[in-house]
Amino acid sequence: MGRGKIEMKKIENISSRQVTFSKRRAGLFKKAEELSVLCEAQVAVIVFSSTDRLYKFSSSNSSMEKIVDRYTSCPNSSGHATVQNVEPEVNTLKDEVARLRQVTGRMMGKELDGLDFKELQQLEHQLTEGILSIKNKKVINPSFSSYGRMSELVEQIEELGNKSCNHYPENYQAARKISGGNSTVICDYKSIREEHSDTSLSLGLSVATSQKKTIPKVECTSNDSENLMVLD
Amino acid sequence: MGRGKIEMKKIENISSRQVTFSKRRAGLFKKAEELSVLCEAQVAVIVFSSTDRLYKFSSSNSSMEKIVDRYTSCPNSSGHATVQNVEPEVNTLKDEVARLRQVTGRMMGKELDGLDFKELQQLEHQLTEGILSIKNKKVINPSFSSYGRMSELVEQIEELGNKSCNHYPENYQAARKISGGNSTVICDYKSIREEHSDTSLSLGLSVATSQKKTIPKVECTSNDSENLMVLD
DNA sequence: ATCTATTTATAAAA
DNA sequence: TTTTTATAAATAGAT
Repeated sequence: MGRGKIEMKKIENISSRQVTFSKRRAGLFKKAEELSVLCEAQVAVIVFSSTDRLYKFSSSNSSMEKIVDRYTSCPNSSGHATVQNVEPEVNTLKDEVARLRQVTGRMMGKELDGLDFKELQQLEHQLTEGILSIKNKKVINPSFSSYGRMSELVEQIEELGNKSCNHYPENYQAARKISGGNSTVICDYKSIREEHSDTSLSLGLSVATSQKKTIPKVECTSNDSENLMVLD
Repeated sequence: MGRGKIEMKKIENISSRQVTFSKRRAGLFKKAEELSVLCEAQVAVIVFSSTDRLYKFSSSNSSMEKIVDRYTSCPNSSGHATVQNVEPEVNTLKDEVARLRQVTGRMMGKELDGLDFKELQQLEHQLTEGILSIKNKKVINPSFSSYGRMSELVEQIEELGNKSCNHYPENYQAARKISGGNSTVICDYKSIREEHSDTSLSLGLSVATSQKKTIPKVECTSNDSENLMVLD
């Protein structure tokens, strides 16, 4: 996407590589933010440039630390989680997280294979109860009274829609709009940068080999003010 | 970039949100790979979907673990940094436990107070989907074949029982009639998954901490064959 | 999953 | 670096 097509290999010209790096890094972070907003995902991006500078992004609904910790505590992110933490509380919490994830997963109809018929029956009953409470809430809650009969109308339309196997009737979207949409999110990008002099920076080391412990420049992008900072 | 411009806010329609999530996640990972190739950068992307699935990418010139470790050991990536990083992980885990407890609680029809009408609607839809999967499972699972028509019979009896002892709001019954009895909803579920057997299920309403390690769904993308795998 | 009309990202140039 | 502009790519909506 530009004046010409380019080969997918290392850009040899140093200055145009720099320009491309800046532009594409910005593009990548923008895409990451968009994904998180549109789909309510938690997204973290870590980039080490060929000059060992760190650039990081985390979606505004979380923070880099939370996402990385969550990743690290994931049983299948090999290398990390396999090591049992010495801190007993950590293991307990991890177990609890794993258990709760299984429960929510099953309530969403996933990971059902270990269950026998009776257990499935119980689970189904549980969900039915949940639905009852929700239906009840929708009708009873005073804060919805302003919707009046509208909410009931919307609900009925939706349920008719469900019946026709997930193809909503034309008036579905219209009804939803009437029922009140949530506020428009305005997304402003404020990527603040401050550069500091760095005398100890070693340039141009090859990638992927040494796990050098030099102190790289760090650039962080996030909508989260907690995470919006530049470190040197 | 599509048939129309879209607002940068959460996509409300669940199925189109899922489609967008898949497409844009793929796009994001592709961009990440291109950046790493063109500019010799090390890139790692971590994505947690709104359904708690983990998707990760790491550029082929490195590995997720190396990049995350490099990030974590970065003096300025606050929180993780040095050696004493036990405390923040505990906090993160506690947050995650609290979040998951809220989710399960809501699925069981508790703690509904913070939700607006639309959110209740979505939650209800979620549970309905779960029930569908379970119903499907009860019918399809070969290990239940010995029950034959008996299981269906038992189920129908139970559902009759539930109906008679109701304390539903009036329009709930009406809604049920409109939507048709849920036991008759037919939907083609093609989300059949192969899984490991799991005999030690606790349906998870107690806070007991089992030592079992559940295996969450993890999808990992990388050009690096070491890292290219999908776990279920 | 596949097809396109459009929107977006960006390569090259300034 | 930032802006401009011609083009390549990504993707929203429909199928």
